[in-house]
Amino acid sequence: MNIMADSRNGTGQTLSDNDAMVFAVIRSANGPLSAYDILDRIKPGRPRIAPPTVYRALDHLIAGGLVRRIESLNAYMKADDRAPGSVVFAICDDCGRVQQRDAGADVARLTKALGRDGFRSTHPVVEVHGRCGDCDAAGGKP
Amino acid sequence: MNIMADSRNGTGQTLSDNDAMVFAVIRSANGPLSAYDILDRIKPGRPRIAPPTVYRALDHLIAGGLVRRIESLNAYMKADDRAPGSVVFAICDDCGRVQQRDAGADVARLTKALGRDGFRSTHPVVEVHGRCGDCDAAGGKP
DNA sequence: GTTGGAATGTAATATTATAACATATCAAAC
DNA sequence: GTTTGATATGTTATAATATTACATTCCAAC
Repeated sequence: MNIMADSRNGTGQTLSDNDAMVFAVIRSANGPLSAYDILDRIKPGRPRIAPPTVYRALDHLIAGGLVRRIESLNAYMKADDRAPGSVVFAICDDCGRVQQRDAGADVARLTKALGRDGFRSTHPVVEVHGRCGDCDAAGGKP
Repeated sequence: MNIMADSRNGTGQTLSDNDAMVFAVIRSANGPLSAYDILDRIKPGRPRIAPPTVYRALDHLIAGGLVRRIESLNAYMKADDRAPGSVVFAICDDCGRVQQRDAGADVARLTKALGRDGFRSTHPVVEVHGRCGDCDAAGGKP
């Protein structure tokens, strides 16, 4: 990792060139992006970039808590600072918008219940599909 | 759909040949299967079967409530009769075993909270990764 | 028996993700 | 300052998952 390549991002972490580049793309998006969406947005300035570079950066960013993966969309988005722990994604299947909400209390209940069966939870996935208020009011794709 | 091809499955539903075949494979498995796992198990007796056939059958079976998709595994398993509504999957990342538990109360809380933001929930995805009691006791892959 | 709609067959391709191995970079030990 | 070892990155190829598009078949309704 080149010293000159390191980049501050405002979260107290230092990122490599690649990681910072992927994070910049995700941060500037207004919704979830697939790994190949990210790839396509980087390619103009860096035509030889390949999938493993993006996936490695995503791994780093997810491990660092800057980015979250949405399993049911195979997509990635910036972690919402207001939901630093367990999160629930509210996914609008009409417009594609995704909101993040803290799910700490609900997840705690779930993991506690599973713990009674001897199950040790490590990573909860809570994603709710539906229709956001705006789309519901507009009645698009009814 | 050939009348002779219809098949009872004990759930009060009538399935086409294809759907029954896919369901039989899933029912006889002791864990989640990918669509291509299913394909591979059907192929010996039906070498020309292709992915769309399996995916169509999965769509039907999921719509009928007989099978569930596990988003974070890209895999499918028989719906547990004891969790007919909203379900939480407890996924052991060591041994791959998946258990289903009713998540009705927790999901109700979630959707109610999201509803206060105007979001109308249609399909909740609740999947918890971790380590099952057996693996935890055995300490494999610690 | 004709017609119209749903299901299925089939080939091709799109999308998402990883394997495998080479190369580069840098810090720490010597 | 060079060796070493660990981490990161580059590169090619391929694996794994899923869908599109269109042809064909099948059956029910008329």
